[in-house]
Amino acid sequence: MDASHIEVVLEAVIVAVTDNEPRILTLRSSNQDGALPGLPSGALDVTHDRTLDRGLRRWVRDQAGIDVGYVEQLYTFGDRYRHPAEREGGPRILSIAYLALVREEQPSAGAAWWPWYQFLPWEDHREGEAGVVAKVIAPALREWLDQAESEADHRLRAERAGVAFGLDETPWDPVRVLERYELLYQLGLINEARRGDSQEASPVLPGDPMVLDHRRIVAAALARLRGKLSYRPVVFELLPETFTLLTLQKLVEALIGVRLHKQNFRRLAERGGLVEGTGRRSRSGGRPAGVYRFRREVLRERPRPGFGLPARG
Amino acid sequence: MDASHIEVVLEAVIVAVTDNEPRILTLRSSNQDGALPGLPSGALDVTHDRTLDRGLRRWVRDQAGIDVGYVEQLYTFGDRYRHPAEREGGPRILSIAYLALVREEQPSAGAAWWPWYQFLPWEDHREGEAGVVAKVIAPALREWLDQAESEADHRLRAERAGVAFGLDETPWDPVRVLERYELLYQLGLINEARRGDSQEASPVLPGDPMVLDHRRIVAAALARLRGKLSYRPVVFELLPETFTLLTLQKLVEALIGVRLHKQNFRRLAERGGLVEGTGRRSRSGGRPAGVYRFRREVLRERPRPGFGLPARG
DNA sequence: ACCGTTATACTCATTATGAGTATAACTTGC
DNA sequence: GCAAGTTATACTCATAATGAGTATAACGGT
Repeated sequence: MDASHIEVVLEAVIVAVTDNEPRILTLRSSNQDGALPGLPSGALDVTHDRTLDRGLRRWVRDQAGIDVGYVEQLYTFGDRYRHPAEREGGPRILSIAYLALVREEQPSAGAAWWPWYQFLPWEDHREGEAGVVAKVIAPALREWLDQAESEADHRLRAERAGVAFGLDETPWDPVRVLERYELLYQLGLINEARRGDSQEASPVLPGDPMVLDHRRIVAAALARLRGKLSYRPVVFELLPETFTLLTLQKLVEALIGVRLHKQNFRRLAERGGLVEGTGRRSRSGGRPAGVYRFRREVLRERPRPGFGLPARG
Repeated sequence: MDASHIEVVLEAVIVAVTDNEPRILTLRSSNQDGALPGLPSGALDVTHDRTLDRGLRRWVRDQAGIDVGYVEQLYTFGDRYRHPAEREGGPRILSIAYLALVREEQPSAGAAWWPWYQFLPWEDHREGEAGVVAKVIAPALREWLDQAESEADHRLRAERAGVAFGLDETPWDPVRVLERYELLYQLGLINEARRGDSQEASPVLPGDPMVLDHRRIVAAALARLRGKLSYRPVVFELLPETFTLLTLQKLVEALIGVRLHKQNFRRLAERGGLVEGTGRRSRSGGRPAGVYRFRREVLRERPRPGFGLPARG
């Protein structure tokens, strides 16, 4: 418990999509935060884990019984007082966060799949712009603008707010998840930001809190995944071997939090060479849909294959 | 020197571009690697540095007298035996690497600005495809392909090699710097990969070696910067307040390592709203060029403004 | 047979991209 | 002061990508 000591933790944002709802694996922590959900995390076994991500795979398997496929390092968080114990002389804690994608909900001992957007409700615009943005966030931002101390400061704030939340003419950019979260945090709208007495007060903004700064990590993960969709075929890590185009589209929509034009999406997928038909077709509801699979050859044909975010808002 | 202990280091890839040559700041290390260049690095001051990047800024200023502007966390490296001392029971060393951009070469005590591409010569395709790729790398890759143990393994290797180095019909993707470096490393073409007796042998591939795995970090940084160019206006962090379009173009070319079509580049910059004229013009050589500045408003108009990598190779 | 539902084929205008051609405005060497 | 070299800028043109529709097809259920 020496104040000059550092401790390193690996944290995993493990994503699966079921019923068109992106979910992440959470654990109920039993620490002083009450019973808030938190990310699965584990220590690096210095003597046995050759690489960081091998370590991660190991304890994710041990802890939650999940074999993760795609794994990617996200970010290393090391702000002071991320962990409250630091204030009482505890060690500085560094968290190396990872993003992992699994094909479907897998058995998990003592863990729960939690809808991602319940932590970040303002990120889901599939049913039109999330109401919170207009009702709670925009007014708070306006107030924050008015508190600017100078003309220049006001301009900076207006730019930051506009870009992050797509105010005025600025289009909503699905990727700026982290910027939005950090701005909300700074405005005091995030429950975890309020320490001490005000903590029990009702949250100003919908969205479930998490342990420590795990919601921030979860926001970083969503940002990364949304960004990556547009230039790497990562979606297929979340899908079974074969699928219909509607399944694929709903999945992409679920991740970027925005509805897409059906016919154009199909064109993008087919003519872009991202998928190929299997000849089979599936029945479900209406007319049977063609069954497709990921077409690996696209990697050799185009430099940055993926499903773009809509270009102009 | 306890084997189960972890040590954390911050490392900085500090970039400046002068004379159309991207350079990074290096230090001559005086350790057992002889006098190989290495990245500036420093420890996190747990008691004083509130955040990791503040820590970084602090010791970069102290160590090299440089005030970095744009700073972005890159990646955390933690493979076992990254540091040779680990083999003799030394602590596991984690390096949190950062990318920093500065506007011009700044005074630096005991440090040297080293052309980036001297570490990664195969990445510079401004004078056409770098000769090394055809002469040394491609043959080595073919041999590696032939050593595949099964049909499936051969396909995987062919895909990996083709995608990384743009063989056959696959276009060269400037962004895949890290994939290329790691493949070369695996093939034993990177000098640092060869430990012990063979280390003094002449390097198979041109390119200056660095201390430890710093060349890998440098490759990761180039990959990140090249990728980011296409959707964030980071180039301007490397330019003075005002500049001509040719200066801007040469800078982008220097970073992505590829020549661009002049008229189209101008169109992209102007009509894309990334720059605006200042009214002034500069004389230098031929007809005086318009002097431009970065147009911040673009951030509010378009979601992902930047200078694209060429779409089809 | 008709309805609701999902799938798929086309169209059409607009914009973006890649690759030129043509011309303009300087500097420098003679 | 003119020619040559150098850089800048204006246009053109074909092709491809994108956004937004319309029209039609094939299924299940009532």
